[in-house]
Amino acid sequence: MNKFFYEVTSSLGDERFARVGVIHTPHGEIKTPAFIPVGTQAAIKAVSVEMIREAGAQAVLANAYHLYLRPGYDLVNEAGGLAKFMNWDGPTFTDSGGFQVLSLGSGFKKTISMNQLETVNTPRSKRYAHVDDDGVFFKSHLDGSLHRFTPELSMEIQYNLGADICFAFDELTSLADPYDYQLEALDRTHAWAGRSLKAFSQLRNQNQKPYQALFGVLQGANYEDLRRKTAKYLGAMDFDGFGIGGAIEKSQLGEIVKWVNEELPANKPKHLLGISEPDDMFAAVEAGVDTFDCVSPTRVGRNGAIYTLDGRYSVLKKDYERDFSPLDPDCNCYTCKNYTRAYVRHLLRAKEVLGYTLASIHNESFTIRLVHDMRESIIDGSFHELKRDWLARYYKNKK
RNA sequence: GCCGGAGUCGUCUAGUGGCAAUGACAGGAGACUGUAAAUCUCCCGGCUUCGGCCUUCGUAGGUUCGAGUCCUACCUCCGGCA
Repeated sequence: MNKFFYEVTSSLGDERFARVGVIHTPHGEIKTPAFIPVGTQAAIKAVSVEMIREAGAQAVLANAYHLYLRPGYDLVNEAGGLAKFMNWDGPTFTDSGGFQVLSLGSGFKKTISMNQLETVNTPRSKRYAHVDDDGVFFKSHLDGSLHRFTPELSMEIQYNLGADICFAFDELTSLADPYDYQLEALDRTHAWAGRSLKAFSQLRNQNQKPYQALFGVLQGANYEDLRRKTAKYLGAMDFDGFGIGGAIEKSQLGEIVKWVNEELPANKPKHLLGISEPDDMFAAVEAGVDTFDCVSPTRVGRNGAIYTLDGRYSVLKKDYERDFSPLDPDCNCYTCKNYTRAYVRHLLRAKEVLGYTLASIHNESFTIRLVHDMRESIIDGSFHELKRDWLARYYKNKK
């Protein structure tokens, strides 16, 4: 089976929402809903592919922007593609670089909540990225060199990286951008979606490689009209699936996902870009999201934050100095089976790389398992109970 | 014993007579959602009604309006000579 396809196998009733399915790719299938760990530079930071596989990962996601700058997409292609290059035996995703070009190369930070107003409000004119209708000029975060991305180049990069699922080149906006700009950017993202699809189709036709899927990316910030508009517009195009991205206020996440999933074709997979907090994922799965990716499990893990069923805590706190129990008593991941809080705390404080590895393994396992449990609960009809009970316990000591 | 050098917040360290006194590390608290992130922010002598107040730079005196900074003695440490 070389062709990409998705099938819904179970749902709570309406197949657009709270559903279970399978994404079939040339390199294997992904049982959804599923969490996809991020390995930006063709590596899950501090975690080997064996470890991330054991943590339950079905696929991994890398980034076109980073791999374009280093080591170069021609090199990855020569190595046999992203999966072979990084020794990952399974499906892979690549993000288009649109997000990075505007949020990283530009020195402008993305946000999904208003907690980071300071960075959100960085004036557009001060960013190291310039958007025009044809593409984006940006400076490399590595050496400051000037580069230009267009939808066509992003497609060429991603096609050569060889991921099973690629994303159209889109323009990320910020919650701080006014409505007029959101609209202007959305129209540009639509034009770029068309160019991405055309360029990617040509690449597929010109080559004999296994089928690579292309997902359209939805922007529109928190505006219902823009979100529905982009869902209708992109939904009518020949994309294999959709990525829901852009600036989203946390409190509106579920609502926004529901809007777009009411408009998008039900028989195609929906990926929510960059989200992994448990409450967000519950809201998103309920609203019909099939896959997630996020850097949070590894990033916060490296900084000592550990997810458990009773909430997230910092293992760096003195309370855990002599705590010889596992990071999470309810977990059976490699870390929790073999190591203690006192040990991981010691490693992280001593900046031993193994500490980053062990914390990341646990957080990835936790996140993957949570979404997997949501999947099971949809199958047996207990999703709403799981959501209620799980969140009640998780936030019992907080908020 | 003589000569020279040095003693500053847990540690190392900055400090022209005029700010509780620099920086780093350690320590404490917080942040982190398509990874410029093994990062970033804040606190780090005591008290505080947050305007300040008090106690501090080996010890004890002295000079001075004012001393971590100058002088004297002592203590300790490090060099060198005996």
